[in-house]
Amino acid sequence: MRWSQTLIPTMKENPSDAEIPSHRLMIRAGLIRQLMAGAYTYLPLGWKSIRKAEAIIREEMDRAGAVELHMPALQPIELFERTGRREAFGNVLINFPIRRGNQEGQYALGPTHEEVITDLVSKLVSSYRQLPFTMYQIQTKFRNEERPRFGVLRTSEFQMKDAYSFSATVEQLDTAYDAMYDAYCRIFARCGLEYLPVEAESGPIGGDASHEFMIPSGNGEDSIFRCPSCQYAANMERADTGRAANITEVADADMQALEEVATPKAGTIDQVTKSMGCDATDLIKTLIYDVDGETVAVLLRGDHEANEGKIRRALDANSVELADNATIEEVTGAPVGFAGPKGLSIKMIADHDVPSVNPAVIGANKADAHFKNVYLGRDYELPTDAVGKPVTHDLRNAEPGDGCPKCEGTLERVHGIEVGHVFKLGTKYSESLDANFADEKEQRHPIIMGCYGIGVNRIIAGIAETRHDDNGIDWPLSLAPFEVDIIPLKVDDEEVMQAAESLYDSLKSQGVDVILDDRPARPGVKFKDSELIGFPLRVVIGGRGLAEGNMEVKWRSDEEPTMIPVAEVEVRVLEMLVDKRAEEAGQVP
RNA sequence: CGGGAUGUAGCGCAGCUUGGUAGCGCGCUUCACUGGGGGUGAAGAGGUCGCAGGUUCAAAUCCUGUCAUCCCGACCA
Repeated sequence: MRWSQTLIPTMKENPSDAEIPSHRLMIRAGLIRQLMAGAYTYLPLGWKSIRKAEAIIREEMDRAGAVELHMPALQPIELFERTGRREAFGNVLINFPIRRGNQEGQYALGPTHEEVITDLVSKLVSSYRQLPFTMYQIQTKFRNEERPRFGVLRTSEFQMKDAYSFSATVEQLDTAYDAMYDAYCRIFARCGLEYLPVEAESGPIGGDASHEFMIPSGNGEDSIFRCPSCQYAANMERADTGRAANITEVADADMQALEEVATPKAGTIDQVTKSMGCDATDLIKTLIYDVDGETVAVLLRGDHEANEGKIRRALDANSVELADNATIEEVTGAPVGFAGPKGLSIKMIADHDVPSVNPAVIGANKADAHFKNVYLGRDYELPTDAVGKPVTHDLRNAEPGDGCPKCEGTLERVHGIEVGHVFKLGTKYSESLDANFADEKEQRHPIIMGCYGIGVNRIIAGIAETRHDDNGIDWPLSLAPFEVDIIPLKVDDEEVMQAAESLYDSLKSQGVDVILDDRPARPGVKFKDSELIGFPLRVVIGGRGLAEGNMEVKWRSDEEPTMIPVAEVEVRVLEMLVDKRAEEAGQVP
């Protein structure tokens, strides 16, 4: 490509709306432009990189045995009603009526394609002999994000590779899952990303059923907990905090008298600690939940955050949500904010750390009052096991400093950008959409599914976010919009231009992805743009070099260029690219 | 949806407090010089100051409403 024939609107200054590096750099390098909140045009350079990422994804999907298909983005709303996801997605699902003749139907733009593909498979598969298989597609997905942000990291329209596996047995599912997991590792490695597979919410299958692929980055939206001493890494919803009750024993003789303290209008942890001059860690907070219709009190240390997924698992429940105010007032006899375990008659479960708050400050189940010097056993009870120890659960979000569940280490928190997710779905969709198969005994079963997604745009944004310096983006060769940037320093110098054209033609004919900066601009402008966009290999051709019979070749990461005799440049560039590709391939597991 | 901020030329910004001919830098056009790290000089083009209403002789500036974008939070199958 000749620079003069494409559109590369680079910018010297930072756009005022862009804050994080990936957003700033992608705009400044002329990769993207914004249309509106959460919607970006990919300009020629940005789209080239997207296409390169897609090509890598396709190669690895094919290699892992998945087959590509293409489904409509426009989908009948009825499918989402059958799986219950019209309600689950809520406002995120973009849907609208369309009139055709005198018929009006409601349609959705696919936020993902479980419904469509399961419906398809339900019509085409009837026997275990047709299973297993995995299919994938790459297409635009639509989600009405309540708050698009971080430039291209969170948009309402994005390229997604979504794959779905269909199996007759759990073993087949495990095989498909492992194949996708391995493919993802290869994909992200080939894309030059530092990635971290983390355990994620496991859903109905349980166990090791879901992993998110994260790019560790300070600007990532997700919190990841990982252990520096072992391989354990999990997202915040999933990370285990401990396995046993943490009990502070207090002898009866040392217990201080229970005391009721007036705490007017102090209904939050913050207000109570201020009002009573204590720490959040001295409090036990009592959250009233509606769990499958039953009202349950959940006890946590004051500074901890409830994790509804863990509560759901601990109680083996389907739905967990905070009770409404009326229920709370009825159960506790006090307005919201003054609940406490003393004298509470509903079912109670406590986090592992609750018995360590001894004595504790708790709500008095009475407006504007709390108790202090509250002791487990004396003032309130928890369920106990056979030997009388309190039974507690892991009910809260992990925090930095929590013990690693796998070893003796301590968890640390890092932020990450989620670029991929692999998930053992089980039979949720096959059951609701009647995708069944007959086994060898003519027994009908729902097909066991897995789903596997990659956010293609996030791969590109992840590169810009994590691989850049003061001058611009540092692309891996595999994704760079062009591999080689040829810079003739003076385009009206015939000798220079002829040498540049000749090298350009021969590299192009050898399959090198090369751009010729044929703009009549000053050298400084071309150098700056080259580094801002981040072309990996740069060849500079100037009168001075040519007079000595040389061209100058430099990797973006090199400090100094290498002078290479004109006659050898083509061969050397080809060699350098081969070596670099091999080097990058060496990172792939 | 709650909180905060910003809308003036393609981009970055000043002007607004105290109403009175719309400005600066970059970029763009033409010419000359220059020619290895975002050049110099000269001459130009380009803006109904987000939009609507109001106050006023007069509004970028004051008032009301509205829209858009960004940030924090809530939400995120």
